[in-house]
Amino acid sequence: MEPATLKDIARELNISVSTVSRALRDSYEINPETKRLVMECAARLHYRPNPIALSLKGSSSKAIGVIVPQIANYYFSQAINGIEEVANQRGYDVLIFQTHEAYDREVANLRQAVARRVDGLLISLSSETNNVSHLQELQQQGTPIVQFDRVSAALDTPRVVADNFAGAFAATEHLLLSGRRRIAHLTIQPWLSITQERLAGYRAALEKHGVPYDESLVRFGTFGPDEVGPLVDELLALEPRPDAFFTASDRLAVGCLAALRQLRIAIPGQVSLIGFTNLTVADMLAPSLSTVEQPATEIGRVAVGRLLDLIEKKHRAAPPSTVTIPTTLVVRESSGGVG
Amino acid sequence: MEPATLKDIARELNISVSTVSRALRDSYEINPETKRLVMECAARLHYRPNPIALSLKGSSSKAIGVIVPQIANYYFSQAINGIEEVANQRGYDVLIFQTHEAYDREVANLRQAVARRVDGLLISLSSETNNVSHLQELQQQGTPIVQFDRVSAALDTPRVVADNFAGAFAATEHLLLSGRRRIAHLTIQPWLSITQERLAGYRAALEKHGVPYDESLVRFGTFGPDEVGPLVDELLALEPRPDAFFTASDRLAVGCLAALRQLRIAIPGQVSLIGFTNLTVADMLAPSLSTVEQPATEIGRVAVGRLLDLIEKKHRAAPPSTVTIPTTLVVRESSGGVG
DNA sequence: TTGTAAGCGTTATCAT
DNA sequence: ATGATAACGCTTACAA
Repeated sequence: MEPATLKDIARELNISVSTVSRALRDSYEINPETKRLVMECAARLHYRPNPIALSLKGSSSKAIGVIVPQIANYYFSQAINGIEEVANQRGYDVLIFQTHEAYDREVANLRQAVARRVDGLLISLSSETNNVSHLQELQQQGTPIVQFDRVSAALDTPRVVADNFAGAFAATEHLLLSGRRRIAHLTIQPWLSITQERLAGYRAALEKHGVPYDESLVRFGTFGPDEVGPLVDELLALEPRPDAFFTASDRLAVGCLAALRQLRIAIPGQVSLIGFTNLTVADMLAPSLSTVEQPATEIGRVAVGRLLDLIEKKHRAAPPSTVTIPTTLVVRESSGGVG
Repeated sequence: MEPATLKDIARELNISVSTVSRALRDSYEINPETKRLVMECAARLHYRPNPIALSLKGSSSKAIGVIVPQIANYYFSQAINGIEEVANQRGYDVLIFQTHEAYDREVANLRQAVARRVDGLLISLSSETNNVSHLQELQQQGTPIVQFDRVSAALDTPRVVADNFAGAFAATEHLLLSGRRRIAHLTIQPWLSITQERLAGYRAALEKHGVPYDESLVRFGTFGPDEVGPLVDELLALEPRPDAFFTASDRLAVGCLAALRQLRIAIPGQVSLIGFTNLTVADMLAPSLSTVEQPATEIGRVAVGRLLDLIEKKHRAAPPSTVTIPTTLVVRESSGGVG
């Protein structure tokens, strides 16, 4: 049951390959009867155009590339889930590449994607990337690109991101409204777009409520599993001591919660904790952790939708715009236990 | 910076394309000087063979297909991580497909993979799949296949799996040795290989310690987020009541833990809990959850290694064998808190 | 309305 | 030792 080719159909019907080819797409200037015959035969033989031949020919590969820092990460695996769903629905295959947060791998991945003749590229930048010339070059060659999550202003493409500002604002304001005043913010690399937006939301909420910004409460970094504990200890040693933590990732939330547990500090009795985390993760940590839920799957769906529109030239004139997907603040304080 | 082709090199050096082609692979019967020139030029132009042309030609696509039930799942995303790592290292690209646990999608994914002319296939069966004729057919066409995690005995391929029996045995024995006697086992679909192996390990441990097998303590199913709670309640209503839970997945462990928390049942004070879970997940749930850690990344690495060996005919004569990767029992009872 | 032929990048088979 | 040519499956001028 080898896949049937145009040639097979042609042989079967005693007509030429090109006639078959045209019968399958053009409709004008081809005998309706021939067309019917071809269609019928194609169906009977389960004909599917060979995407590889198509790619070689140069028209379209019906494949898109997706470059993410890590697959084994709730956020990205959910995003890929959304991407895959929509892409397959629209007849595209998905090639996935991981940068492992390394610029060199990002460049190598890009080469792979180009070699595979992807019709378009979806990318969330590695944390090491501060130069996007490799992407600009690809773009100038005419490959549509859409950025999501970790985006660069230096690269002029559509962007699909979570509403990090609003999410951080809501989280911070919630903490302020429940009486917290010393809100520590544990976050990731300061040059990332998402970091900056979250920090801005945090500061805006503080400002609105007349609480001065204290930079000693804000810590940036790539913290390993064993580094969060000491960091939390350090922050708790400050005078006056923080009465809440607002963390920027799953890992930071988990580390922070573990450290607080170890110190037997009750949440939310003595200290509050809100993280930018996935709801699944938050569920696991419930009831101690409130969360700013990031709609990763939806971001994936929207991003790939825009990319495919671009590929199919549906919005040729539309300028690169940024789509912001709302985040949701999910508050859980059902228990006073340490968790 | 369009990718250079053989033709570009040929033009540059004023020689024929076929000479260039041979210079790049054969070594015999070609002028060393020409060869040097070609090599040098290829390097200078950053020549990379076009995998698409290669695929069309029919030799090899340098791509493998990976079919898994879900990407957004700690276990599979880790496995993919390992797969990607090794595959890329050995010069292969990875095409990922999700079945969403549906047989029809599995068949469709297979077609996609075939259309893309993958050199080989790595698959973890969907829970709906009980007929593997689609895979047998592909295999008979000469495509190497390796199964991992959820495998079928009806499909004669190498298999790479976690040592589910030993893991379940160790977990159950640990519970028995700490005095538990009524160990409930919450698990997934009964026809899956992994389910059966775990159940066998559970039963073997009971038998070794002279505890009769009570089938009312074992529950199979695809439990939704809201179904685990009632199930735990139901089990706890049994007489005599279970004094431990042994669960077969992340989700079951989380659901079970949540239910126990809600009932304010201390772990491990009154009830013990061990799950077949990912260590990352277990960390989040610490200190309440002990875990049988599944080496997902390693399984991925080993599985893809075997597949690539098969593709590259390294072990043509070696019979399809099953590789079992050890699991690790990680016991955590650091606290008596409900968690 | 349909057929012929070239071309996408590569390799294998024949020449030379 | 090297070059021309066909072939992989498909599209698309260009002929007929």
